[in-house]
Amino acid sequence: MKYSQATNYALHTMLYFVSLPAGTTIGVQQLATIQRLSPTYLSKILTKLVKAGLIESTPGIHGGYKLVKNNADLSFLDVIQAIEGTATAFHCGAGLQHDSCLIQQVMMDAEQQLEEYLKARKLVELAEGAMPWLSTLEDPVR
Amino acid sequence: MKYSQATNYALHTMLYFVSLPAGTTIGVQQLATIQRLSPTYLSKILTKLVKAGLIESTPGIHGGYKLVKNNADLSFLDVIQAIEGTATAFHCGAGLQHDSCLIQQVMMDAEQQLEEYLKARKLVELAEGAMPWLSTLEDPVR
DNA sequence: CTATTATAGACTCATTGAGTCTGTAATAGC
DNA sequence: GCTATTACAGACTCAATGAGTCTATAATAG
Repeated sequence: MKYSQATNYALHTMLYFVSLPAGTTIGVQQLATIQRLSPTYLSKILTKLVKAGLIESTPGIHGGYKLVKNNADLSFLDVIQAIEGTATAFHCGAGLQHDSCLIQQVMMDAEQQLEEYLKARKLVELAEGAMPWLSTLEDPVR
Repeated sequence: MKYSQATNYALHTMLYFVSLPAGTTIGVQQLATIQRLSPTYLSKILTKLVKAGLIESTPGIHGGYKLVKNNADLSFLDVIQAIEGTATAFHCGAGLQHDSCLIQQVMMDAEQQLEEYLKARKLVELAEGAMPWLSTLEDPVR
């Protein structure tokens, strides 16, 4: 029962996007050096975020990634589900009945509670606060 | 982000214990045949439940497992944490600071929400309802 | 002493996470 | 149209973990 490391990176990356001036485009190279991980690996994470519709990408010499639009509504759940998927965390599978299992029902209710909380928490809440790990690094915008 | 299969078995087993007459002792052999899985594997799960203090075991010819005492307070969270452990599902680890990460804070809050819900849901709620997969099998109590 | 039960640990196998490497497609500027 | 720069896709490696088996040991009742 653990979140993947990719979710961690995705959240930090998206929080960085939100803290940026609106409409800023930034490449994977800079994002990777900021977070101190390989560009190709971060690229795969960013591609998932693109496919989820959270950011958009443009190739080419002045390309990169930028936030798609609505910073204010961007929730933790959006980012997490973009990486982890939307499958349920618990699957009964005892015998044959996946539907009639009462335990399954409770677990799905619990997961629903969790998702509603994560949907209510927006990234922009933290954007104005602080990104302390940023000040210790070189300026990402050249 | 998935619960282990062992948690599934543990929940079904504990629900079975709760639905039993109070103080009933039952061996791993019968529990295993009911759920159609190997006794040795289920044994490891039961041992975890013992160490968590949810059930108690007595070896010997008339031994087996039985519920420790308080059916009414036995929550989903108790069983889940007995198997999955109590470690947090999200761990920041960006750079060096595990404590000052705002994302980490939110994720821990979310997990807290989930745990409180799972703590409020008791197994006894389902005990009187139905265990439909039981009626399709032979009588577990010989 | 023996049968029955729980417990522990080593072991196998398949899956998944995490990350790298290489190549391909698309875009801007010349 | 050529080139540099970027995103994208897929194959690949490595380690860790889940899932389950097997064997041996300890404890209890008769």
